[in-house]
Formats: sequence, structure tokens, C-alpha cells
Amino acid sequence: MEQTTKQFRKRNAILACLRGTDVHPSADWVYAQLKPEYPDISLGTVYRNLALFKQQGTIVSLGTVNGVERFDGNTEPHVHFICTKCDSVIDLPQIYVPQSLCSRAAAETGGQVNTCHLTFTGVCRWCHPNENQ
Amino acid sequence: MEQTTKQFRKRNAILACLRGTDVHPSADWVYAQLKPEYPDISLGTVYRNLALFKQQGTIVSLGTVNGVERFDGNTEPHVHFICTKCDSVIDLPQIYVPQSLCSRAAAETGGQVNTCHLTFTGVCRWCHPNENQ
DNA sequence: CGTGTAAATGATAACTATTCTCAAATAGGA
DNA sequence: TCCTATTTGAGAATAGTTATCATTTACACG
Repeated sequence: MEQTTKQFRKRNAILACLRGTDVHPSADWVYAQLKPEYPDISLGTVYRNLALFKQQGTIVSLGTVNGVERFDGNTEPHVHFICTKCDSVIDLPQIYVPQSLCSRAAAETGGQVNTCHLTFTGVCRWCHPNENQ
Repeated sequence: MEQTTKQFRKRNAILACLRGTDVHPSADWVYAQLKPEYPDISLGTVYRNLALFKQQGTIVSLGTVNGVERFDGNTEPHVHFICTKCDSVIDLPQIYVPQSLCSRAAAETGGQVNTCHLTFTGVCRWCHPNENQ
């Protein structure tokens, strides 16, 4: 447990940053977040480690929102809402994709199904003109 | 109907190309597809018109697959499967997202829900090693 | 038939997110 | 303290997409 001393300080900070937020950040957001505490951190390091975590399955990619990739430290499958005005990504934790859909998808593709993403887009309550609260 | 004579020949060809395929193409694919018949077509024109159609709602964007945006001429909501090996996008026409999920999403966000995308990823039957047929 | 005007297009430059390169720094074991 | 493998920073390179601008085109009007 003393293993996490120095070698991976920045790497660990990147992972902690992802796990400590629910904004589903981009690489740039993580970079900006860590910059004050690690003034010499490089954007390349953020990209590198995000790619590593993604490949390990430690984090998950939500795909791109408005051209930039967004990540999620919560690897449990869950549903997302994307606001097309402010590009925020919000969890909808009370909505589940029925398991039956996944098994039917596997049957219908005839291949192998690994992930399942249900995503709604629209205008969030803070961007919506008629509901500013 | 003589309106479709010359002014929008390329524009119409782009739309027809999208509507006449089920590969959920990228801008580059459309460009390559039209190049033989329209040797002087420009990639910029393809991008421009795809953006126009998307804004009009004539076509729909599936988001990016491996960094490139993919489009669908079928604007009816339906479910997709993306193969992470060959990047093909396949319709799963027999699977529907329960309407109840959409209304619950609208309720839960407190905003306005416009679209709903259910996407599975995995390995398609042609890329899957144990099922090469 | 000409002419004028607005829209569409081609060529290419510009932009942006991301990846790659490589030398320097670092960690941790011998 | 030295050695080796890994991580990192800085910046170059890449790829997809968008913006620019002069040219072309369609079509309405005379």
C-alpha cells in the first residue's frame, strides 16, 4: 500500500479526478482541474492516462459530445442525458435498460455484445427557457 | 419537379446516397461514393450539405465512431449495433426502446428530451472469430 | 435571349482534438 | 549509489472538420 507513493502521483490524480466528479469530463477539463495542484502536468499525460484507463476498463468513454471525448469514472452501466445547449452530461440513475433488450441484441447481431448505451439528448432544466430553476 | 435539374444536383446526390445505403456512412464515404459520378465534387461540399441536412432534420447523426462522424438517412428512431473491430454500424430493427423509458427520462431531467439513442457495441458476426459465417 | 443576384461549389487554408516522438526525469530494485 | 524500465513534458505531427473566398451556377426579370 506504500506503492502509491510517487511514481504514479499524476496518474492517480487523474483517476481520482474522474472518480470524484459527475460532470463526465473531457481530457481538457481534467487537465484544467489538475493544473493548480500539479502546475507542470502536461495535457499529453492526461490523454495518455485516460487512454490507458479506458483500455484497462478502469474508466469508460461516453463517446464524443460536440467533437470532444467525454469520460466517466463510473463503470457501472447507467443512462445518460446530454444537453445540446450546454453540453453537460447528466446521469439518469433511476432508468435502466431492460436486460431483455441486451439479450435480444446479442441474438439479433449474431455476434458478441459488450456494452449498451442508452442516451437521451435534449435541453437540460437549467438551459430550458420555460423552466429556469 | 423539373426543379431538380441542375442547381442541387450534387446536394440531391448526397442525400440520395445517404438514403440508399444502410452502412451509416461518414462524410468521406459519401465523398468516395459520389466521386466517380461527380468527379469534380469537393469534400467540403459533402461536409457542408451533411451539416445542412442534419440541421434541417433531414438526416441524423449517430455521433462519432472511432473519431469520425457517422450519419443515417433513416430518421426513424431505431437501435444500433457498432462493431468495435470493423467500425460497422448495423441496425437492430426488431428492438425498440420502451416509450415508458423516454417519458421517465423527460420527468427525471426536468428539461426537454428530444432524442433517444440505444446503442450496443461488440463484435459483429463477421468479425467474431468463433462465428465466421 | 442577355443581365443581375443570390446561392452553391471547389480549392485550400485554418482550426481543433488527439496522438506521436523523443529526450529528460523519476521510481524503485540491486 | 547505480541501473533499467517507466512516466512524463514539450512540442511536432496527424486527422477530421470547418471556414474562407473567388468562381460558377441557377433562375428570375427584363
